[in-house]
Amino acid sequence: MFSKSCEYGIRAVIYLAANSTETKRCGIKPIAAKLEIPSHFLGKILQKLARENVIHSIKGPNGGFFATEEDASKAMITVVNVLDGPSVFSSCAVGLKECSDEKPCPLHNDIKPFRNALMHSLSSKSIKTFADTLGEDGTYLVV
Amino acid sequence: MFSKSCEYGIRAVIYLAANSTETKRCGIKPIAAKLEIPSHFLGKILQKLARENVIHSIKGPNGGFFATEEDASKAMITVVNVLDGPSVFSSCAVGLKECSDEKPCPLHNDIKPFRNALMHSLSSKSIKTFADTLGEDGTYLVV
DNA sequence: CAAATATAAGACTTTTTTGTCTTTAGAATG
DNA sequence: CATTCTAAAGACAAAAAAGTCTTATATTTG
Repeated sequence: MFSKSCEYGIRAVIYLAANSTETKRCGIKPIAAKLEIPSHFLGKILQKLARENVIHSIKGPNGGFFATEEDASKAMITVVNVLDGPSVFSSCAVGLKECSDEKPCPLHNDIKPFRNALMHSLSSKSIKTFADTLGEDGTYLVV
Repeated sequence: MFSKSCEYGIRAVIYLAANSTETKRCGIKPIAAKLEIPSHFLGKILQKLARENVIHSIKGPNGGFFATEEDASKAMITVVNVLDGPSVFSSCAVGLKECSDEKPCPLHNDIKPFRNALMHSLSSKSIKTFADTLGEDGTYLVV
C-alpha cells in the first residue's frame, strides 16, 4: 500500500502531534528509538516533510522536530502526498497508463470505491485526530 | 497496491481467460507483445501461476499457456495470493508487526473496512467475470 | 567567540524488485 | 529418430527502494 518511507512518516508525524509543541521539540534519535525506525532514514523523511511545511524543525541545542497546532490540524493525506505522491490513490491498479471511468481496466470499478473511500477518510481526518486515538503510553504506534 | 509482477499476472490471466482454451494455447511472446509486458519476465510469472495450478501450460509446437474453464472460474484473489501473498490485504498499513482489532494502529479502523471490501470483491468474482468485461478488441487491458 | 548540540545534506552501501539472457527439457511432427 | 517449437529454469544485470555514514550548517549557551 504505502512505501516504508511513508509508513515511517505517518507514524512519526502522529508521534510528533502527540508529543511535541512549538517549544517542546523532539530529536531524531529519541523518536527513532521509540518508534524503532532507522534514525538517519527517519531524519531524511522528516526533513522532507519539514521542507514541505508539513512539520517544522529547529537546529542546535534544544532543537528538534515538532508539529505546531496548525501542523497537527492538517489532513493526514498531506503526509502521504508528500512522501508517496497522490498517485497512490489514482494510478491504475494493474498498471495501465490510461484507466478511467470512461476507459476502465477490468479491476477499475472494484478498486475505485475502495481507494476513494480511503482517500476521503485521510483527507477529512487530521493528523491530530489520529494522534488522539493513541494509548496513554504511546502504544498503538510501536512494534 | 500490487507489485509489478502481480499487475502483469492479473492482466495476463484475464487475457488467457478471454483468449485461450485447453486446445487453443497462447505463446508467451504473443501475450507479452499484446499486453506490452517484458516477455521473459512474464514467462516467469506465468510459470509460477502454472506451478500453482492457477493456469496450465504445455511445451512444444502448438504449446503455450492456457486457462481451462475450471481455471477461469477461480477467484481473482487466487492470482494475487500466489504473486503477492495474502499479506497485501492483512498486513498493517503503517508497518506494525502487531496490528489487530484488539490492538489497532491509528489507521487500522480507517483502512480495514475498505481492504476487506476489496478482498471480498476479488474473492467473490472469478477471473472469467473480469474477462467478460473486456471490449471486443481486447481493449481495457492494454496501455 | 568557543564549544556543544542537533538538523541538513549528500555520498555511499545494501537489499529488493524488475528485467534480460542463455541453456535445458519436453512435446509435436515429418 | 531428428528437427523444431515452446515452456522451464537459472544465471546475470539494471533500477529502485531502503538503510548507513560522514560532513556541513545553524543555534544555543557559557
